[in-house]
Amino acid sequence: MTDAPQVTTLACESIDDAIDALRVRGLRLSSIRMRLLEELFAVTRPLSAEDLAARLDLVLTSVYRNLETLERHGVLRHVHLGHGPGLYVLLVRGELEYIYCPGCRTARTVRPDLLDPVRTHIRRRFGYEVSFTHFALIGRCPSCVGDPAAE
Amino acid sequence: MTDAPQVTTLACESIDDAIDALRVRGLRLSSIRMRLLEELFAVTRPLSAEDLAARLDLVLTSVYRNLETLERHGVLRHVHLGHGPGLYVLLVRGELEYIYCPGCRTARTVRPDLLDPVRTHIRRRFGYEVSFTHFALIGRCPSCVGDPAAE
DNA sequence: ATACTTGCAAATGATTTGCCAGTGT
DNA sequence: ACACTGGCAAATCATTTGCAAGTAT
Repeated sequence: MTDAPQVTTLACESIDDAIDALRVRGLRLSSIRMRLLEELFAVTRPLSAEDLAARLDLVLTSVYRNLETLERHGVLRHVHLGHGPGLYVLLVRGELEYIYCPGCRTARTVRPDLLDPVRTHIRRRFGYEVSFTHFALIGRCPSCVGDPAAE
Repeated sequence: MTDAPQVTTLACESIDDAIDALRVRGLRLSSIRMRLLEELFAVTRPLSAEDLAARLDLVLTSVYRNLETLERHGVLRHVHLGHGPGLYVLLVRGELEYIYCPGCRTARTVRPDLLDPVRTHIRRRFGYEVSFTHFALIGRCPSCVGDPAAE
């Protein structure tokens, strides 16, 4: 595990892109790695390490280690929606941002450009460059607004 | 521990308000409870359960249990700034929202009204009523924008 | 007295680490 | 061969829970 500098996004469009990316960086194409990538390309929603371990019948430790490697090498990233484990997504679909409703405990994705006005406002006002890719926006969804249950 | 309905904010302005609030709800004014309140009123920034246990030389379990009780009864709440433990704040100063910079790992507070335009935009666009009181806004602060270190 | 509280140990959930055996290149 | 990987046990961090003993009212 060379402490390689974390380079810019790979934005692999397909498994093959991802595989190439790994090869180029001298990472091995182990079977676990491949299966994780296949699963992540097959399933469009973010999955926890535990989800992945269960679906693929893998040892949790190895899943974490591989996810960490893939993340460090810019193939994927993880998001936090409220409490609970981190959820992993391929970077190729990763520019999406999330809004999570603690009422019904579900998240929806948002095209980043739709949040640009928000980002601009906050940048102008506070100088911060915010994003909702790592931590979701948190708020009650239309059908949960006005009910007393809380996160 | 009666499973009392969680009532609206108590917005206690002082320790005495908080104590009254507890008394009214039939909660005991145990010494741990008092000391936690004193500390939280004395320190203006959010503290973790561990911080509080260390500062007051209390058993961590009891701190958690009391914080949970006080939270359930609307005296305080907790915030999450990035990874790491939850941080507890009195509700009286709690309407503040937070922006956390993963670069320098520090947070700043924001008066909620300054974020109203953001909330309005998101409500209009997506129908969600968001807030940054439970999960902070995450973004690079002015001095960390454009450096490669990440969360 | 009685019910709420505490302390202590132990459990949980999420994730990481050490270490040695195994495997991709 | 050699370095990167995998499995397994154990550690870590944040938080919760069970239970018997202690205390506020």
